[in-house]
Amino acid sequence: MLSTSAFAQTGALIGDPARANMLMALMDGRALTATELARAAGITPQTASGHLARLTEGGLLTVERQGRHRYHRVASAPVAHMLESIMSVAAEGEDSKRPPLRPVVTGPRDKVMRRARTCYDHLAGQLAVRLTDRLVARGHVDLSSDGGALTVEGGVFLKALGVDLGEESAHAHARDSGRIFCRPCLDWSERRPHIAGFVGAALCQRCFDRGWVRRLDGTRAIEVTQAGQRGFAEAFDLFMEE
Amino acid sequence: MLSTSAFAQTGALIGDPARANMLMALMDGRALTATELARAAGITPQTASGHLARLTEGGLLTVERQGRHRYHRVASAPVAHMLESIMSVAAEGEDSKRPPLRPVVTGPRDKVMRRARTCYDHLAGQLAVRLTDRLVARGHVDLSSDGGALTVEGGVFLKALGVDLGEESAHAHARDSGRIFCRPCLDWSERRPHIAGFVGAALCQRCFDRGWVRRLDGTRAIEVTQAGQRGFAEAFDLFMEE
DNA sequence: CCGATGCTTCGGCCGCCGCCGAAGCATGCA
DNA sequence: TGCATGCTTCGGCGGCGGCCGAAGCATCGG
Repeated sequence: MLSTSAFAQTGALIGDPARANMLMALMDGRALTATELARAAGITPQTASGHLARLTEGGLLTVERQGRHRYHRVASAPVAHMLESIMSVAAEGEDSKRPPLRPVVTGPRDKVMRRARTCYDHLAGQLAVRLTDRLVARGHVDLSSDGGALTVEGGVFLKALGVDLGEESAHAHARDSGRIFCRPCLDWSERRPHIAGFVGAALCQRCFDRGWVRRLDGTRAIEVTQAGQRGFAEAFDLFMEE
Repeated sequence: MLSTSAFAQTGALIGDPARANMLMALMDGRALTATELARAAGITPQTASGHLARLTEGGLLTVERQGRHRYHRVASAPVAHMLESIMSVAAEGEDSKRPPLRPVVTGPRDKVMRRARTCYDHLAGQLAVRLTDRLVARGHVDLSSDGGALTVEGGVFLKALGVDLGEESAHAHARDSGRIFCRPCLDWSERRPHIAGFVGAALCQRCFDRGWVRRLDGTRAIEVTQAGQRGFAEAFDLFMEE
């Protein structure tokens, strides 16, 4: 049975600013070293080390040794899902407060993130939201606040794009009924749902494979390539103006 | 855009033991007074007052004045969803630790909770998990880790039971395709998914309406009535032995 | 109008926890 | 083998925040 203390402890792990920064940095699913995470959080490596130990102990992260580096990543999809849901709620509450006297400086970095980024294993940002809108408008995907599904036509469409939906094997998602589930995920910069879950991950993977998007330096942000401009226009009738 | 500080603040709100206890007590969707919540958390009313103000400020709770009482409740479905997901993760991490030297005393109260309770707006516990198993086995519901859907036959079945699925109006869930979405929610005592979301809430409501279940005193726990024993047996071939 | 009840604000105490500097282990490369 | 790098552990400092007692507002009942 769940003790309330375990519940509170998990919350406390997330509640510290330094740890929160690390978790945010890891939300794109990559594995980072302790030193990288220390820099992301603005603390010294030894302090970061302590935090990482606690996050791992708490089941939020896993570690992987490789040579003299230790790579940390988000432990599991449920954990990523939890972090996403906290972000939605946090974003919701944030703009209910009056804007700060001196408005937060949102550099060009933020603008890029807002435009397109990854969220654990799927696309997020303006790109993802507009992509999702297209899929919904064409009847390829049904979404609601409680879940979603890929329609039969949607399956055909994505398969034509080369998206790997696991066929009849591997994943149990393609069930007897032929339905494939997908999950809406509230985008915290756009405040509208984008496509996540199994379908979202497969679609994202395909975009990277085709070279439509590329990860920027070492961040969560991604950019749409030239090929992507054409690809999204052709396949989705979607234009990401400069 | 979401600042990491808002993210961390939300986590910190949940991270305090006293606040965590209050949130857990509110997870069944009821509205409680500050004094009741103070008792639940084992603190004095003035301390609770401060906590409740912060939880409300943070967007996790809403207050409703009624006479000289102030009723607090979970602010929204997304917040409840967030709390659920934290509970799953917390429960997951908890039993990876070795059992404590002196095992936690789980009173009869816990046994009742484990058996059947409400989780915000839907059923949870052994009852809910077994109910969900039945629905899945009969092909009334498809579930996956990323979402779920009520099948056509499932819709017919539930409608026959008198479950209000909103017809074609009110909720946009019953879309053109006739699909109704529902969400799986990981049960933290059973560690298996039970049915949540719109369908879960409607089903739960119907069980209360028909007098199949009844809320115990002032807790989240519920009990299956005599009528419920018969009802669940007839409708779901489900027997909750003593 | 006055007391009782529910809740809040204020002030001061105390403990926990995050922080870093310094030092101690591992791994890898010359 | 020896030095550099990445990471960890240890110890002590400092501040944030939770806790309660006391007192101050609201609302309801008589």
